[in-house]
Amino acid sequence: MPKVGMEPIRRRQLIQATMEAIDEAGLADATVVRIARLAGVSAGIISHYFGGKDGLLEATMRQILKDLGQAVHERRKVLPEHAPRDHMRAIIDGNFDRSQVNRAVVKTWLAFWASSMHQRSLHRLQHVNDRRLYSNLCHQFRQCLPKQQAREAAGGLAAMIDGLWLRGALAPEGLDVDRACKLAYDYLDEKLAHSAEHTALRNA
Amino acid sequence: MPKVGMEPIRRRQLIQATMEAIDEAGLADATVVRIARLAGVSAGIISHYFGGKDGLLEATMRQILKDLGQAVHERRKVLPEHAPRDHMRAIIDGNFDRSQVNRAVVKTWLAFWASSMHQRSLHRLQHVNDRRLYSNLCHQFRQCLPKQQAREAAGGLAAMIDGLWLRGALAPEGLDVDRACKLAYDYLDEKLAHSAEHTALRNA
DNA sequence: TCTTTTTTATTGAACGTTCAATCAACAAAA
DNA sequence: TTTTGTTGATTGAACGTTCAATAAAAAAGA
Repeated sequence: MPKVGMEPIRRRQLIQATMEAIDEAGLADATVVRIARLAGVSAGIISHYFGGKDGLLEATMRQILKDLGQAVHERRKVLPEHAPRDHMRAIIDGNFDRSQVNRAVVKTWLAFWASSMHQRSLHRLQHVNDRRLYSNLCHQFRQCLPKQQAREAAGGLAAMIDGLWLRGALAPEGLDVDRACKLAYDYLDEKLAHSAEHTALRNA
Repeated sequence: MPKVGMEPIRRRQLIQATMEAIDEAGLADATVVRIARLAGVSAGIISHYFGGKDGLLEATMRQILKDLGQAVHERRKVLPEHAPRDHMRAIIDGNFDRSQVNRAVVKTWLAFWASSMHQRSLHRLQHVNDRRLYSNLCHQFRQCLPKQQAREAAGGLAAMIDGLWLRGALAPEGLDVDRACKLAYDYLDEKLAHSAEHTALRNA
């Protein structure tokens, strides 16, 4: 059924199939044949559209990061500019949306975390994402707390988010999003409670 | 140089070499030849002592878990029985000692986390460890807080510990142990501060 | 409208590489 | 001489990549 304009369709299919394959069998056993079968195409097509398996894996990680960024952005763009608490709650919510907190995405994240330790291209992507989470939080906390305290709070909340997410990924019963959000909100409010003498920008 | 009683020596060498290989090249490229070379022995010896590569990997994870358990135990055994804050600080310290927070151990942990998603034997080991951290924290918080609050606090502190550790593992500059401990201590103290009306067992 | 040609999309068998596991052969110690 | 420990070449399975072959769609020509 060859038609023109298949490239974006195939790319989406293959990226989706990559996550499914990693969910099914893990990154180590996500072979090109397996991924292609899940996408309903031939193995050769992967090299055609992504230049090889590595290209597909990198594109998959990019997609996940893009989805995460969008999930956060969607929630933040409706907020007023000066509302640090709301913005940080939006960041928390966005991280636990993660464009569906489904098993496949969660497992793929974890696999890429491990891989990024030994693949420069993946590490860059992953590091940019880490820094962005921290910087965004830091900037928001900075509106309520002095610099040093803001840095600490941002580091703590970033760790809390990733930790909740990691433990959710590893738990057989999966991630309890409501519980995770609640724990992160609580940490956030604890930190903001100490901003009494600083500025009083907390809303609702 | 064949001598009797080589088994425990070789096992230690090979487990150590496995972590070094994972540090150097990642789990995917930690081949038996590479591991054997690092240990200064032949590849065949792995099957001889561990029944195969999988056996060696499982033994390596067991070793890491054992070291972690010991690091915590060492710090707790000198404490009085009823001192929840001290015990939890000991648990935090133990988790960030992790028998040397060296790069090799950190990378191996992360690799096993990812693998445990698809290998039943590794998942069991990993799950037992996660539950133990949570249960220990829960038991300690229970001495200062009502059941539901204790569960939440334990879940939050466990996530904080793992999150700090994960972000430390991924950061190019490595894990800043003092900073991590401080953030975990702060979280602990925040949670204990709410135990005013409950029991007053906080020490120093 | 009906060919013919060109372009785009795809397949899957073949190839070369890499890996873990095996095992016959060997060496030092008992 | 027997036992224990070790080697490393060999084996077969599995992998990613390549590419000649093919088929459908689009474009060009009649």
